[in-house]
Amino acid sequence: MLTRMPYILDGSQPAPALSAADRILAAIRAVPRGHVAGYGVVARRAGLPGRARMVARLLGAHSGTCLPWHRILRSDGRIAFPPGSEGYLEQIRRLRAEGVEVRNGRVRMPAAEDLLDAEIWRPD
DNA sequence: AGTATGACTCATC
DNA sequence: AGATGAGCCATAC
Repeated sequence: MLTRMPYILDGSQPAPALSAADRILAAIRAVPRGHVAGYGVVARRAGLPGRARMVARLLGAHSGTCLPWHRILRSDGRIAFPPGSEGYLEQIRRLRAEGVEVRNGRVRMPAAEDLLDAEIWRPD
């Protein structure tokens, strides 16, 4: 990729803007191990407030690729898949594997959005 | 171009 | 806590 845009290295030209999808993907990848985030939160972090559904769609589209998809939950902390479904069970398995407590398909969501978080993620 | 469909969210009851 | 309805946005047909 860099060979296609060598100017990135010397800053002689501004880096091309990331697409909405790429920003969402980045926001998903940035959720640390053992943590979770809501679809809406991810969208907001990607600079796309109100587009939770786009986050969901992307996750589906990229299923099978290397993404921490299991760390993304509904705003109320519940798993988005139908209870008992394969995805549901797999998500619980993965969350528990990294130390997240899951009870009845539900996870305790991070309180509000801490300010540090908002600061770090403010889209430039 | 119009409609249906979601790994959604919010207000309300 | 669960149910419901409206709002939302990108895709698929």
